[in-house]
Amino acid sequence: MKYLIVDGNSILNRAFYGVKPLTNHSGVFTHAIFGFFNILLKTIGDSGADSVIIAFDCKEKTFRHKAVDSYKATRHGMPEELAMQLPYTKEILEALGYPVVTCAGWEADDILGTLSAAAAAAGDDCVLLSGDRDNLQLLRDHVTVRYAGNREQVLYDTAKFEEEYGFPPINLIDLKAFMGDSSDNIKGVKGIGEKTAKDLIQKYRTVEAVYEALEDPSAFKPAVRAKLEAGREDAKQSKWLATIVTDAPIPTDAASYARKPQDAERLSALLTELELYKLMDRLKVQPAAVTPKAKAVTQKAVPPEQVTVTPELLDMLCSSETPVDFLYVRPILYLAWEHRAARLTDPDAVSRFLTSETPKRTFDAKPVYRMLMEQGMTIRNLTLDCAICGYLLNPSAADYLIERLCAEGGIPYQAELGEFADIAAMPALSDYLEKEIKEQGMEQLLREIEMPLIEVLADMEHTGVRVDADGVEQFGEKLDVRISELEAKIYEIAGKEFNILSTKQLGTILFEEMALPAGKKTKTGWSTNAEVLEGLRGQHPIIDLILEYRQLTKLKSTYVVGLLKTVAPDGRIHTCYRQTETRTGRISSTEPNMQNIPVRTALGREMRKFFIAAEGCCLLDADYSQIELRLTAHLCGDENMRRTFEENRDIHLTTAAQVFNMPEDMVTKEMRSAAKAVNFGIIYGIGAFSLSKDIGVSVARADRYIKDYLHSFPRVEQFMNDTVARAKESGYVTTLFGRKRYVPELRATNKNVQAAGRRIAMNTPVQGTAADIIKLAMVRVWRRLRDEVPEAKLILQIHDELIVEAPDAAAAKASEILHDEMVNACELSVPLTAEVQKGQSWYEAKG
DNA sequence: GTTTTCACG
DNA sequence: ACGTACGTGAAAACT
Repeated sequence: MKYLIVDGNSILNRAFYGVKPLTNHSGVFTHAIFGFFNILLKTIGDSGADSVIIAFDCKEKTFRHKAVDSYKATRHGMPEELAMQLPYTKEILEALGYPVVTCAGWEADDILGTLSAAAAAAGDDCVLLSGDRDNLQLLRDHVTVRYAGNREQVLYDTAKFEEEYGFPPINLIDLKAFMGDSSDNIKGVKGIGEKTAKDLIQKYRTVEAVYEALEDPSAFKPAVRAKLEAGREDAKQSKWLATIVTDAPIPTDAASYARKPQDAERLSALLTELELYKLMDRLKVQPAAVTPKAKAVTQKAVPPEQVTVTPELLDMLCSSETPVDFLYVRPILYLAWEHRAARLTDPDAVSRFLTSETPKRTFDAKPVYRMLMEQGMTIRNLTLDCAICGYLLNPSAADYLIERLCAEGGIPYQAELGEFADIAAMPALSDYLEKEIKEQGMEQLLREIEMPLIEVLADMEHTGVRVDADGVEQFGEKLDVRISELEAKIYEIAGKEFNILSTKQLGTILFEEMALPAGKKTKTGWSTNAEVLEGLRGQHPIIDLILEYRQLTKLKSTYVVGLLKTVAPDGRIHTCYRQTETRTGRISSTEPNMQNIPVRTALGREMRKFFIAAEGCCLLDADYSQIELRLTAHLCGDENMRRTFEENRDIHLTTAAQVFNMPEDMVTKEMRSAAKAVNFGIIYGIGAFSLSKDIGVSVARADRYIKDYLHSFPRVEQFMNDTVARAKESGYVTTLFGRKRYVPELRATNKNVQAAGRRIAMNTPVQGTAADIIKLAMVRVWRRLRDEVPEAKLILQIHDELIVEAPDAAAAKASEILHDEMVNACELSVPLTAEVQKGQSWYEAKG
């Protein structure tokens, strides 16, 4: 028999502080539960235990609280956010069938002590899982401890413990008797800290032995002797408090802890309520069909009638005035209407339906647009995309699956319908999401921006961008030559060959063998990132070589090799734009990411010479100038800022003049660039530390800059404060167009997490509104090009930049459309400006 | 699968 | 005492 006995409270506690805060829709925090079960399930797998027992503290005070009235008096109760997760955790454990053990008057520790002692006595192996080092005192033959640290578990047996501490596990209580433990309110002996206490225990082992030795007048230094004498009673009492009991009044026979059968229904209901879908996956549990809190009128789970599509029925479906829901799972089209469902496989019937005037609703329309575009067609009258709705309702969700959206909306999802399960759920889901979007004031955002954008993105992906693959290839060969040179030089200096890209190996070479001053550390070792290496520049010639090596290998692997892999047979790259990915409303780009093509260094920028226009065409590149700062000015209503933009002056220069309180012609380059960094900081939710790092001044100095800035632009500060206050109150922030983002971080107890929440709250309205505006501009540009210059195509978006490929003859017209639609996308108190440039390549067009 | 690094706005 | 700016995606190393 092998037991795994878990200290439930300490593991839940670890999970609470170790996992990012997360709540379900009704505000119940769930991250500790999630983390708890991740740790538990992993450990069950790793440990190979055949019996699992989870112990928890009992709510009532322990006997020992009463015995010593100051005991744990200073330990503040657990935060509400954690406390609310405890009953759920126990309930899920019970539904899983695991024995949950509590004992009135005793703590989880004591249960671990009692059960492990009993198991060891019976010759059974026992693994204790805890996030509290106190339990290490329980180590003995047959008993091991998995100590759950912040990142990973450390396995202890008696040998490992003795190696680390220099004395046997049981004497841990003597150590604590002297040094105390503030988290447990064990006071220990005043004046004796970790070091002295360790020395004492390594030499004498026990409290009793130390006091016996005190009889010998020459045994201790006078200072230590005095402290020991004064603390005699404290030491005894502390030892008693630190001792985990091994005879708590609980059963110790195996039969009492047999696992019960799993209660699948209860488990499903609990996890659905908590919206812990990943955990459901891991436990292979189906989401419950109806959530108890669903406010939508719960519809009966009547499976739709599955019908065959006759020619007459197809005519009806193609001329319906009420919406028809569809899902396209290549090559099958599933349809649902009026409690009926059907499938279509004939390609002509499929395209006839999709191009008909019938109002249509679907889930993830972009691939359907792509499919139709290949045949020169498009979807007509698409009124709703459920994936987009789910995203607008909560852009922070991990995914948008029909099944999960149903669970959230109280829509019955009948997995037993097999391939028809999704389509059967669609009509109710579409109704629900449409209603929810209206209630949350996001209908315009959906109708005028996100829905039309789907087709725009599909078209951009479909068109793609032309790549000079031979050019990229040759560029790669040039890089290789230099990479080999660098490699040889680095090996020579280091005196051996190693993997330069391995941070671990590089760290050993630099900081151990070459004894360079190690800067920051990461969780796993020394940091060797560019910032650290920059700081080491000049200390050793190898540093420059490594930095160049890093830059070149990055270019080669990500941008040469990576990019070439994605060039389609038509010689173009068709990136995938993701519309439900970012929490701020931006779109992202993958396979390849076209939004991070190098530009900041001269060598990297060379890459852009290989993104070229088709024969007889040119590229038009338009980017918004300082859109985020302009929006900050608009959103906060600061008159100084507004006027700067109105007069189209240099914002960084005027900011510098304001902050440094001097005329603009006395502002130096350094001052302007400091002001620029402050401006960025304002957008991101500023911190003095990061600003100081960014511009290389002291933290105090950076702090001064920020204060001066906020003093010069009081409306900015007020806007930021108001935004955070409102976010705290309502739980979310919004953009100018009503896009929402929940900020649960603001309700966290952890200070750092809360600070991050404030920055998110400050940044999202700005970044998100910029995203709204460029999306709107894209829709407007795309429509006008389609209608007026159809040979010109929108092909790329890089957050504040749009690229059009146009025939030379149409360049002027396309350029004008691009510019005008971007600038006039919306009316603000500050003007929007955009610069359009033309070139044969992206490099030229962004010169 | 996670961590580190680094490319972009 | 700790960690330290917002938002992304990809590659390589490591576990």
